[in-house]
Amino acid sequence: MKDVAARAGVGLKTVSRVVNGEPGVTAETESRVRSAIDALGFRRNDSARILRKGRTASIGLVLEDLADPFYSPLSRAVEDRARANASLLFTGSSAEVPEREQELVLALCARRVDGLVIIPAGDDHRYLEPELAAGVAVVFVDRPAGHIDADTVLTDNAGGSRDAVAHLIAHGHRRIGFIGDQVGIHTADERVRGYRQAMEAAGLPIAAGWVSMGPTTPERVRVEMARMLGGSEPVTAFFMGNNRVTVTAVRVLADCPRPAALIGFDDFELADLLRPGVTVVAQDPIRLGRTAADLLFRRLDGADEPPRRVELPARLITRGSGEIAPTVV
Amino acid sequence: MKDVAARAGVGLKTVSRVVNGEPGVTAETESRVRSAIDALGFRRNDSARILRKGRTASIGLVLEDLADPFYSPLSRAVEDRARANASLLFTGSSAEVPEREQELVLALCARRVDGLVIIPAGDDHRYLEPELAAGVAVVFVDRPAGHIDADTVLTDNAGGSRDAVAHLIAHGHRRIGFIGDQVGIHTADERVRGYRQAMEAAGLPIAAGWVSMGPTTPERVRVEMARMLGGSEPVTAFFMGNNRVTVTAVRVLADCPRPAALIGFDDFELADLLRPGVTVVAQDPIRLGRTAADLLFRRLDGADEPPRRVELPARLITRGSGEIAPTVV
DNA sequence: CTGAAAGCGCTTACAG
DNA sequence: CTGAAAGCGCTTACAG
Repeated sequence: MKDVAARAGVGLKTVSRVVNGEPGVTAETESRVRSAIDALGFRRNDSARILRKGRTASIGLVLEDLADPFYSPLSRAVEDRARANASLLFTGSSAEVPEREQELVLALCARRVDGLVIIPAGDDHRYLEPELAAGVAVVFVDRPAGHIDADTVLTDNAGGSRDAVAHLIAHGHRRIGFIGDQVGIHTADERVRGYRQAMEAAGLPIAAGWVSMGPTTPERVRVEMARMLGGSEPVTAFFMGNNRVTVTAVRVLADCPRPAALIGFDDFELADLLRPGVTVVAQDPIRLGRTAADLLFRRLDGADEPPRRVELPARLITRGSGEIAPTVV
Repeated sequence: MKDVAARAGVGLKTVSRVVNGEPGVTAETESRVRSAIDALGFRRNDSARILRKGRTASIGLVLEDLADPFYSPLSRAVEDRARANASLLFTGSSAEVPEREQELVLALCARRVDGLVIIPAGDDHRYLEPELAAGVAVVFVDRPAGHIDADTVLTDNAGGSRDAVAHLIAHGHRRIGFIGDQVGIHTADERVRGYRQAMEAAGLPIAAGWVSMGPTTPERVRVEMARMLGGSEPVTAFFMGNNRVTVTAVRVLADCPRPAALIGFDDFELADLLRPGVTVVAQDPIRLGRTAADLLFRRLDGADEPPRRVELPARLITRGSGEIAPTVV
């Protein structure tokens, strides 16, 4: 910039004015500056600009896994909102490791992102207190923050699960198995809670072996399904706690001689093309992302209101697998 | 930092040393600085740091659509490599609009990212010349750059397509339809080229109506498939130019009285669970992303070699739909 | 309409 | 072991 000013024979401020399209420069001066810019291949350094101005016009998105089909539309929605607000987007995956989440979040704060959308891996976010105090806007999505008060956007996981299990019960099922993610993950806990509520509301007992929480690996899901389908009181229906588990369940049931009903939490592509089509409780990841980003930019626009907690509904989509009647054993 | 120095009664440089873990500070001084840091809630501003140092320790990834299941594993691979190289990652979607690609790329350059991984939407990248001259490292993935010499990582689209079509021919098909993406998109052009090569190699003519290029909307694909399946010389097999088209094709064929063989370019989740399983030519998006990022960081580590063009193989995965014999009409 | 000075928050190069 | 000065590339607040 100094070089440009020297070459054009003007002051630094005049170059700045031209580069930023500010008024108060004669056409003649401007063209002289422009040719100097071209001749020198000058490109404004936005980092320096940012250092002087308050905002960095960038936000960060920290999620569990960028490649997860549930999170990628959410990311895209956040990105679209960032773009609409003239912000650039940093993204990073925590891989469900709390330390990694924290490391990423703090690295982004050190870059002075204006705000953060976080899908938390950890359950203690007190490490964010100094950042919040310093004015960084933060919105949590999909799961709530731990020990800190911040905007949060969630799906009604328990409600969606209740609907799913009530649907199975309405179709005649009495012995329903649930296989979910690890205890401690908020969504996993909420979904098993909804399952229990629906069973209780229908006056149905839950046998000891019908609930299984743990890693969503195909191996574990296969073992647990085989166990629940065997024995003297086999389940006649499954409610699956997330899309990874559901996909494995579809594979298992495809090879299973006795049909069992199946409802999965989270929709997935081609669920309607399988035979039978897979009935699911669908979240709306795009709306989750959009809502979170909107909340964030409201804060950045100066909204001074207490943290909000938004809960979006989940929707039952019937496609066949959840409407299979119980097999009489 | 100034405040911290004042409070601890030391010089600026000493604070800097403590914050960066540099040697040459007594334990006693260090602890005084640390308590000042805690008391004041000091957080280092990496933007200022970056302004002084050369590198920003950030790279940018510009792709077509963050939510596309083909690109999300690629993104994740780039992200993993960025992390391994202590870099943060900016992501942005061009939505296949060249102007948007350019806008994003230049915004990232203005932030002085160290390098860029680009899945190009446009076919003229001369706008990058000043950036390259200024030392920004750039790697193109999935599609080549236009009018500029840079590292490029591609899949052997024509080769994969030849294999697919040869496979259909080996299974007895003579009339094979191809539905692909818009003419001008490099991958689309290469795939149709492979199709033509395979037909020619087998001495088979290609009727006028057997090749259709255009938007990958379900509506268009349905219309074109119906057209190719009708008439006096209906096709007995389809080769589909990308995953979007393939998915629609599966839907159409599910309702089709006369079975037709199908091979799709690009793998997709659950392809094996459909009946019949969908035979595909699979790219390796993770390897594409990883290779591109590795090339980028080689440059950033100072590798001074002419631009490379890496071509990764595509792999035929047979699952049933591509092994259906032609129906005798 | 135009520009010189001070400063954003750090680091580099140097001197004590 | 420690610190004062200069500077990274820009903008803000002011004066001409």
